[in-house]
Amino acid sequence: MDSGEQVQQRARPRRVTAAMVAARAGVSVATVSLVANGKTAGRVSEDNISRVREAIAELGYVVDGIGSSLARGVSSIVILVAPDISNPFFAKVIGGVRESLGPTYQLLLSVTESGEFPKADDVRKLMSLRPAGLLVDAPNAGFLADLSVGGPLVLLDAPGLASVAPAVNLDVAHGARELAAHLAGAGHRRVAYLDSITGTETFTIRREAFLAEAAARGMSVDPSHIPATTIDVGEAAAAFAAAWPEWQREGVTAVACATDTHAYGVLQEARVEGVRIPEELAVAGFDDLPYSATSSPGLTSVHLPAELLGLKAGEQLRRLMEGQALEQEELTLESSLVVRGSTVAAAT
Amino acid sequence: MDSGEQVQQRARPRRVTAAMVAARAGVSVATVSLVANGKTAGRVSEDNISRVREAIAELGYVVDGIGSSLARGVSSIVILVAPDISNPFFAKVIGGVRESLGPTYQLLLSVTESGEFPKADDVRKLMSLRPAGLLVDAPNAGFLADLSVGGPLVLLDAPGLASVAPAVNLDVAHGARELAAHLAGAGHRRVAYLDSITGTETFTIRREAFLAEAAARGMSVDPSHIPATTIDVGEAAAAFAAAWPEWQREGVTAVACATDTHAYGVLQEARVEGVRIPEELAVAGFDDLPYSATSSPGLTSVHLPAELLGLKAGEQLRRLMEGQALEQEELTLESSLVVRGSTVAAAT
DNA sequence: CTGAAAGCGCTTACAG
DNA sequence: CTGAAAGCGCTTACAG
Repeated sequence: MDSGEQVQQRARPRRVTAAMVAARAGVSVATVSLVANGKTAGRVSEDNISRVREAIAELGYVVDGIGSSLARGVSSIVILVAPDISNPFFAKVIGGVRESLGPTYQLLLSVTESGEFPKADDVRKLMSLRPAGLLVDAPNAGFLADLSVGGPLVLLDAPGLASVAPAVNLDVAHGARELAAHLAGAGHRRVAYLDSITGTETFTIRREAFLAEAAARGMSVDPSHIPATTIDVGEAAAAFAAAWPEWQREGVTAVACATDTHAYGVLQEARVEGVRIPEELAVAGFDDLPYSATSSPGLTSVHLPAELLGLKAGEQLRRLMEGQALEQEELTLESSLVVRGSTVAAAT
Repeated sequence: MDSGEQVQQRARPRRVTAAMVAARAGVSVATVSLVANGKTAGRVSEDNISRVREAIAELGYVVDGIGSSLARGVSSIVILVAPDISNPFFAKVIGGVRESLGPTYQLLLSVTESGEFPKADDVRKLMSLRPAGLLVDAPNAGFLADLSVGGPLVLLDAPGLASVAPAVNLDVAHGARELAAHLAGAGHRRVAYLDSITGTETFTIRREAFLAEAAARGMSVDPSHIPATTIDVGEAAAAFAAAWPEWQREGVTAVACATDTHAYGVLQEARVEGVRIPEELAVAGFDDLPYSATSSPGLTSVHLPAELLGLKAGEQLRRLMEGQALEQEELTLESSLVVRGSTVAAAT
């Protein structure tokens, strides 16, 4: 008996087709298609509508996605391409996208090696799924050139690329300037910058905006005091360990990090070496990850609206997929500094 | 000129079909299909193989995923259903899955409200994509009953459900017992447990194994000292704030948390209230998230092999999709305690 | 309002 | 070794 049930459970249930529904309702498959897709307006009689609806319910019919996609020429899949899903920041972006996309579209995540973009070949394979739309997070120009999509496409966090395709961007420069101003206001004169090694444009902007504002406010950043690592706590910790003796010797009293993850590495290593934060060294990052409020001391960080980023990008894409024009080709979302104990002794 | 380029870039490129390749190579589409899928063994002449390959390269032909799926009856999509992608733990699981699945399969992430499973309706829509296989993380029995998949299916982190489908599980009970033993060894006599409110089986096991071992080692856990919240730093912090006065009054000196995220909430609130960790209160969690090594103090945690979990699940599913039998229907991966400063003053 | 039919792009027996 | 043809499940002009 047991094994019987097992077998039954595993047996591939016979797929219910539109033809079966049509037979049961005594109509043509064309009529079934019309009803199943809600395109009945002035084209199907009330009588047939309810007949078909009943048959659909009885049989548990669901329009086959593959057959439908082939006939329409496009699927209901939206592909999200992103270089780094291990970043908690990104999980929030996904949440926003999901919300704005609604139940009509299936979200397919293109996952690759962390930090890498899919190769032209992978992209082709993805495109052969005939996606309804494409979302690309933090792209570089080269990848976009490879892409050459015809259909709806929206870029996320793609500063400078808004001419290539509609984009939703983050005004990271604003936050970077706030951070520099904050450090200058706290009396720092010599500061360091721990950069991200990823060639993404946003990191260039973060760094340049910070350096420019720092200079304007009378802080000096020695070019040799700008190490770079991948977005990894351990690597950031190692880079800081290697750099700290010289920084200390040369009177560096603050370090800005390209991401909070880099900053966690600094905090970790600082604890190991007994460097007092923020008294001996002020530390700050970008992203304002959920853990930045919990670390000790709390991490001063440039807050970026991750979920809103996903939400807006999803909305823009949706308009495109529905054939509407975009009111604005480029949206820019605000960033702002959140001050915590890692830069100010009094704060949390 | 500019707008001309723009238009050209957006223009949907004409899809290259097998028929076009066939015409160019002077063969039939059947032959093109055989070559494109590498099924030429003893069926296509060398001459035609190279002819077709050339045409494919020249035209940039890619087998259409939709057409192919319809003809085969199954797509190359693997769907991963999971209740919580915002958990960094989960990002690692995904990484593991991606790696073991290889480039043949596309990974589609079914994203829902955090903590929720997709409804039967959503699942039906997903299944209409004719996935090659299904991966379900931390499922509850009800969801699986709804599912009733016919095809390849592997469960992740589904203790007690291995009879329903092949599963890869984590031996969280072992880690839970290690944790209880560790606390008892440190001299704690009265402890609390901050539980997760999600009805997932793994949390029941974590709690019960911990409580059983605690009792066996002479530690008492008052049933009223087992609050539960969602997996959220803020909520955990609030729950701890509400509970701490009583715990303190009654001599509770340690709290085990169902996840590291819960523990971060405790650490955060403890700092606010000036509770010294670990002197006044020892804190520990499960998951060993990357940030647990960075928090201050470092968080003692039961390490769970997230990436391996994804890797093994992907491997099992792959076997199933390739029609092979599984050597073992259920795999169980070890967990073990990582001791840090949140429970031992001397440690990091 | 209704249904027969073509067509989406491919794969796979089948006959040669 | 090769190709004509049927079929996968649906959608959409089209003729009625």
